[in-house]
Amino acid sequence: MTTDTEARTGRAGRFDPASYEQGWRERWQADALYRADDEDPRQKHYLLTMYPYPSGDLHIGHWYAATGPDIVARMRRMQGLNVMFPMGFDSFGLPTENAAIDRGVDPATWTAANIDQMRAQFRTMGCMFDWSREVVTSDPAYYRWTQWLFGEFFKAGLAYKAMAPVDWCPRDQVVLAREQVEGPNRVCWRCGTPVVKRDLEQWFFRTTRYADELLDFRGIDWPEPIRLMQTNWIGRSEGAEIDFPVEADGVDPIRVFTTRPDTVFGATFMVLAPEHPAVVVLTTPDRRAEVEAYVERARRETEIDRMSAERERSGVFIGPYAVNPMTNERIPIWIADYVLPGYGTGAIMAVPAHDERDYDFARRHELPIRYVVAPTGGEAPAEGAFVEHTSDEVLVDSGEFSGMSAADAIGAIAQQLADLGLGGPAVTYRLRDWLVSRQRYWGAPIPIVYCPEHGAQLVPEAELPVRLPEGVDFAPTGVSPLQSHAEFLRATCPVCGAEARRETDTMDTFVDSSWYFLRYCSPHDELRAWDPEAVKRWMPVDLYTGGAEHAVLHLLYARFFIKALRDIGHLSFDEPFLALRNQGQILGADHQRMSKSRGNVANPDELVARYGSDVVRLFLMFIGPWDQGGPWNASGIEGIHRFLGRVWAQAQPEPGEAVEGSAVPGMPPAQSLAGEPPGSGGPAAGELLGTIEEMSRALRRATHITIRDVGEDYADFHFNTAISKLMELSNAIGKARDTGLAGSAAYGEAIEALLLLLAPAAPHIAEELWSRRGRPYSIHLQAWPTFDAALATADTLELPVQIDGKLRDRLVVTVDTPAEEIERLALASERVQAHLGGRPPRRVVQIPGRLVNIVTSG
RNA sequence: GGGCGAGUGGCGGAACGGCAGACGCGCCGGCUUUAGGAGCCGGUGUCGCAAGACGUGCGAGUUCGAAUCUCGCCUCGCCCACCA
Repeated sequence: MTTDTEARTGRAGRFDPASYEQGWRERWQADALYRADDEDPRQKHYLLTMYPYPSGDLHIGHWYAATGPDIVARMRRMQGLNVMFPMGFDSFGLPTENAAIDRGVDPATWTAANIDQMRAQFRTMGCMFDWSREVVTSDPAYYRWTQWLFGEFFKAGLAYKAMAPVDWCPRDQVVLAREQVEGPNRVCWRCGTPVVKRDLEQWFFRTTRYADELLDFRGIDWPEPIRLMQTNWIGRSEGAEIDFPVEADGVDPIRVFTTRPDTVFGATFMVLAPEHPAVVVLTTPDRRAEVEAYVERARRETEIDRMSAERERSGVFIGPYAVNPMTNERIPIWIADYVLPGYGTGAIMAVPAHDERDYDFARRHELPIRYVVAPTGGEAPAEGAFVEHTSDEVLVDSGEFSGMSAADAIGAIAQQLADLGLGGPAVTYRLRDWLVSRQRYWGAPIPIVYCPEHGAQLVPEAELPVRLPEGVDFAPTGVSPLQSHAEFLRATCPVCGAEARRETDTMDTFVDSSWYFLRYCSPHDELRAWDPEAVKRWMPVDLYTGGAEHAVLHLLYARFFIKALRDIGHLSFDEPFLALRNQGQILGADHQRMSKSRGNVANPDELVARYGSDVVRLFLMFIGPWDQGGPWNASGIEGIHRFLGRVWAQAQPEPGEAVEGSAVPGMPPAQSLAGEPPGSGGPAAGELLGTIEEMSRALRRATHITIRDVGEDYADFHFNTAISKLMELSNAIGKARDTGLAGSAAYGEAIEALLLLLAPAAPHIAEELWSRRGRPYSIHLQAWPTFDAALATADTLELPVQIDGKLRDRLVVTVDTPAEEIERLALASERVQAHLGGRPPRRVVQIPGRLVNIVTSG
C-alpha cells in the first residue's frame, strides 16, 4: 500500500500545480479545445458572462464572476451540448478618457495595452472561453456596426434628437454622465463640485415605446429581484387624465394625470411644474415678476435642493383660476418645484386632504382642504388633519358618487370624464427615453451630419465607420473634444453634397453592450453586423451571468434592442437572454466595495503563483453561495490546497492497477464491480473480507450519490455545496484506502468519478491526473458520469426516534421494515421507555424513511 | 419614505417542515520530523463530572414536529426615492 506521503513525495511526485497547469492550458489552446463550431450538429448552448471593462487589471471579482459560468459551461459540454462561451471587452468609456486627460496617453493605445494585460491574466484562469470570437467594442470593425444600428433606429423613428436637461459640472465646464455624478450630494466625480442641470440638444432612443412589452417577463427565467427592479423602474401607473378648463380667453385646458380620479371632488387647487409650457402664457402681469424669479431659481437649483428630503414646499400663485370639472368650483393655479416636468403631464390637481405632498403645500400656503373619501362607516376626519389612505374607503361629498367605494369610483369617474370629453382612463410610466449622446471623445461617433439645407442626415452606410480622429486635445473645455477637430467636423450632405457639419457627440457605452452578444455569433463578418444564419443558430443566449448592478441599465437596454430590431425586421425572437443568474459581489476585507482609491483590492496573481489557479478557482467557489458574494478573506484557502493535495495522492495509479477499460458509468468496465478484494496490498484474508465488502459497497454508494448531487448543484449554481460533496467523496476514498480498498474496481470507479466531477471546477488537476492514470485526452471531452439510482440507495436506514419532537434514540433498520415493526421497535427501545417513564403514547407519527415521533401530550 | 433580501458555533457556511451546525477555516490533543513547515489520526455549539438541559436576532402563533411557514418588532445590506 502506498501512503499519501509516499505518493506526494515519491513515485508520483509532489503536488505542484505549477509543474503542469501552464502546460495544459497551452495544449488546450493549441488544440482549440474550446472553439464553438457553427457546423456542430449537437444541440447548441450559448452561455454568456458579462464582458469586462478593460481597466488594466483582473481582480478577484473577475475570477469569481467567471469561474461559476465556466463550471456550468464545462459540465454542459461534457453532457453533450455544443457550448459557446465567448469573451470580449467593453472598451469604450469614460475612465479611459480620464486616463488620457490625466496621463497624456492616447486612449486607443492605452486600451490596447490594458486588453493585452487582461487577456493574459484571463488565460491563467483556465476558463473555456472561445477567444477566437473575441469582441472589442472600441475597434472600428465593431463600432462601425454600432453606428449602423444607430442608423437603423434613426430610420425607424426610434432615434431622435430633442432638448433635454443634462448634468453639468460648473467648475470643469463639462457634461457628466449620470454615473459620473456621485453620492447623496450629487457632486462631480472629478472635482467634487455639485452638478447643475443644463438644457442641451440630445439624442434619444425611444425606449418608452416598449414600456409595456418590457414589463412582460413570460418565457424568461430571470431572478425575481431583477424582474422587480425593472418593473419598478418602468413604473407603470394606471389612473386618469383630466382636463381643467382655465378662466382665460383663448387658452387650452390644463391636462393633469392622477392615479386617484376618485378624489377629484377634493381638488382645491392646481400645481404646474415651473417648466410647464403653459406657465409663460397663463401668468398674469401682476404675478409675472414673482413667477419669473421662482422659475429662474428652480432652474438654477441643483437637483439635490429640489429633491431634498426636508421639503419646504415652496411655490407661487401665477394669477389665473381653473375650473374643477366635477364641482365647477374656481381653483387657483400655482407652480411648485415638487411637480416634476418629466412625469405625467407635468401638472397635477392638488387634493390636499388625501395626498401628503399636497397637504403640506396647502398648510404652508393656506389653501382649502376638503375631505372626499372616508373609511367605510367612519366619521369625517378632524378639521385640518391628514388622513392615511386605507383599503376600504367610500366617497363622501362627491355628488352622485357619494357612497360609492373608492375602488369603484376610480373607474366610474374616469369613464364619466371620458364621456364628457374631459380626459379619461390613462396609463403613465416612469421610464424615460434613453439619452444616448455623450459629449465625449472615447465612444462610437453618432453617424449624423448637419446640412444647412437638409438638417440632420444619416451618414450613408458606405461611409461607415465614422472613425475617431487621432491627436485630439482632451483638456476639458466644456464641449466635446471632437468639436475642436476641424477635419473631423468637415462633412458633406448626403442629399445635396453641400458642406455640412459632423455631429460631435458619441454614443453611451451601453449602446455598445446592447448588441455584443449578437456579434459573438459571427465576429469576423465584415459585410454585416451579424450573419443571420449564425444568429439563428446561436441566439437567444441560453444562460447569462453577471452582476445585479446592471438590472435597470444594460439588462433593460439589451431587451429593448432585441425588441426594436425584431420590429425593424432584423431578428425573429423577443428576448436576448432566456435565463439569467447574478453572482454576488466580492467586497474588500473592510466590507467596502473594492476600489483602487480605497486600497482594498485583492489581487489574485500572488495566490495563483503560490497555489495554482485550480486552488484559487475552487476556493472562490467554496467560500459561500455564488449569488451572495461577501468580504474577501483568503484565510481558508489552505483547506482547498489540502483537499486537492489529497486528491492528488489518492488518484495516482496503483501499482498493477488496470487502467485499461473504465470503472466509470458510461464507459462499461471490463470486470465486475461487485466489491472483490483488491489484487495487491491490503489485509485481504480471513475475517476482514466481510468488512472489505461492506466498505466497497459503501464507497460505491458514496460515489453514485456524489455523481447525482454534484451535477444538480452545478446546474443550480450551488458550487459551494458541490465542492463540499466532492470533499466528502474524497474523505470516503481516504477511508476506503485505509481499509485496503486501493486498487479495487470500486476504488477506481470512485477516483475516476471524482476526477470527472472535479474537471469543470478544477480543470488542470483533473486533466493531469486523468492523464497520469493513462486515460484518453482530454478529460474535458469525456461524457459526464451518470449515476445508478439502485447503487445510490442504502439498504439500511438510521431512523431518529423522537418523543414529542425531541430526539431520544436512533433505530437501525433495513429499508423494507414494515411500519408496524418500526413502531414496535421504537416503543421497545430502552431509552424511549426510560423517557416515557410510564406515560402512555397517544399516537405514533411515522414519516417513512425519515423519522418516528411518539406523541404523549394532547 | 417605499421596495427587495438577509440575521445559524470563534469564522465562511450547511440544512429550507423531520437527527441543527454538513463541508472547510481556526483552535486543542496525539503521531511523524534533527528542527521549522508540511502531512496523518482524534476532538471541538453552550452549560454540566455525568445523566441531562439549553440552543438558529427578539416576541407571539400554526403543527405530532419550526432555523425553515404566519404575524409583530429589532438590526444589517442592496435598489428606488416629491413619480401625483
